[in-house]
Amino acid sequence: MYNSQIAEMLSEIADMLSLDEKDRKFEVRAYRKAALTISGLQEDVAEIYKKGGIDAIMELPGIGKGIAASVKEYIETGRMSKFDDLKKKYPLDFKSLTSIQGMGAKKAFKLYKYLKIKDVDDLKRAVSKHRIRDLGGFGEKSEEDISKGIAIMEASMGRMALGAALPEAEDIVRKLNESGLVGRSAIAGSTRRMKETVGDLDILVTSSKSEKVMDFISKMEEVEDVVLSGPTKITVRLRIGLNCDIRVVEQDSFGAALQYFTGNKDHNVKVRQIAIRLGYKLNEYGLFNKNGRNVAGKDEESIYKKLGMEIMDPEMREDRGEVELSLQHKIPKVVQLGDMVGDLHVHTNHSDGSATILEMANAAREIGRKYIGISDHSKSEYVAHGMDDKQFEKHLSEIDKANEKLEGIRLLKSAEIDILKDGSLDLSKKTISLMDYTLASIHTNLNMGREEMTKRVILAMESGYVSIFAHPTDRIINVRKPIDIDLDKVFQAAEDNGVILEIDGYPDRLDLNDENIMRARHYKVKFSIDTDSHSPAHLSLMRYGVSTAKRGWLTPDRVVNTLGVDRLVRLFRR
DNA sequence: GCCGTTTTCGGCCCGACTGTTTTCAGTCG
Repeated sequence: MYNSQIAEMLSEIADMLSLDEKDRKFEVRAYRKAALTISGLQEDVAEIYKKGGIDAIMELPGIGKGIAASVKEYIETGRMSKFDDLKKKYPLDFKSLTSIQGMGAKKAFKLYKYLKIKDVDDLKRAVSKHRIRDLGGFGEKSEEDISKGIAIMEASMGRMALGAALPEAEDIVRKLNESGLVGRSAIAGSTRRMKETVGDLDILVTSSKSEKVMDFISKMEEVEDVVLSGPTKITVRLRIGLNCDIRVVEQDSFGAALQYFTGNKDHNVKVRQIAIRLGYKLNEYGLFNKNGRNVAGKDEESIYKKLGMEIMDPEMREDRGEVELSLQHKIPKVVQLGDMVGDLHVHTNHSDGSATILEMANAAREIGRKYIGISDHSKSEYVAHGMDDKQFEKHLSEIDKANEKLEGIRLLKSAEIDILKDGSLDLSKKTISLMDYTLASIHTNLNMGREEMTKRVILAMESGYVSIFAHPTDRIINVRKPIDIDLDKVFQAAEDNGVILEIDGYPDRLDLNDENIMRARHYKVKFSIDTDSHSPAHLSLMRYGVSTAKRGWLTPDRVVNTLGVDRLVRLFRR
């Protein structure tokens, strides 16, 4: 995979160009945008080049003749002359130096020019010898900030899983609300877009007592340190290892601020360009006409409306074509949490869950589910107390008994069956035929080669005994990489064999993820959004799965567990 | 360097905060 290397080189070129005596800020911006495009690609850029040549590279947004030639050169020769030439003039490690909070290319270069600092190790030495404070433009505080920045960089684990970040953000918002100091409040940023990992938290509030709000925040127990604090904005370092930006805005600007700070950046740039074209100026305070009057700003909807656009859920604001569709009022009506009728992936204490069948059923009914599928593990999952055929028979009859006792919710009989190394299933066909449907998934031999793994899964799908392929890539966010598998072939096999693809909504998994859903959408396949619950509390994690589906633009007609139980069972029989 | 619903030339999103400065450059989102 060339993408990350090439993206890093392009962004270093941008850093180096920004040091030029001549003002080259637009060139710099072009390189940054190109770097972003490449790093965000799903497919290897070398693969794109192999298939479509340099023209295919130039098709990518923000990449034209010049940068495409550099990319081509790197793929073919392993060198990039533009990069090498600049590096001769600026032989320092911009990548690591600029990843220090508050350090950009210009400061890094100044440190190199006067103190010969080339990398983070040099910088550490200079800090400990207090050589930085005497440099023009720097001072004692700058030296301290750099020292702090290095410590934070070394401690930081990068982006945090949404499942850890969102509850923290909600906690902070709740405390702000309870403080009585704020009017409206909202989470913004990538957390609001429900991106699977977030780099920091963004929170917006309205208040007439902004100073008191800042004071309140700086004293919260979640806060480790105040990074910066002004009249309308405070950035704090949270104990959980994330930065959190909190902004105080006027009532009349709340919607504009929410739109602005929800992003993503590319989405915003496009929306603002539309505003300009229509003679407006859009910023975080409102939508302003030629006379400087704020014509929309109280809520997001009025801003999009004034721009002739249809509003879309925050999850869709990633500049993946939604801006263009929005102008045509053709935003797909994506699935909502309220559409979800049942949950088809639920464990009990018959394998590795913590609660009984009845406890899970009652908890599910309480949050409005009309049915859940009990899907405990098969025998190969020793550690998860998986059951063999005989144990399953007994287990299934207990589900029947539970059904008789229950009102207002129906239990479906299922299992999460291991797909074994050779593609066979971990339960007999006889046992499987006693169930309403099955989930099949991979839990062992994760390091198989791509071809073998693809074959393994397709073989299972072709058995005719798999209803749902569960957590298809088996990745765990920030812990385990996805298995190496040809998803296009798998999606095709799912279409051919009527296998449903799962969107496992458990926040550590989110699998399929948004991008893979986007890809799978183009096949004639259905999806199931599940929680993979192992305790009653997990049942409410459905929102993570639904938001992931929204990010993949999925409409409810593609999601089987938006159906009522009778129609669903009929679908499984087919 | 990229790009095209006024443009193949002339634009390119916009504002907050900080430290080190005497009015602003650098960084960030």
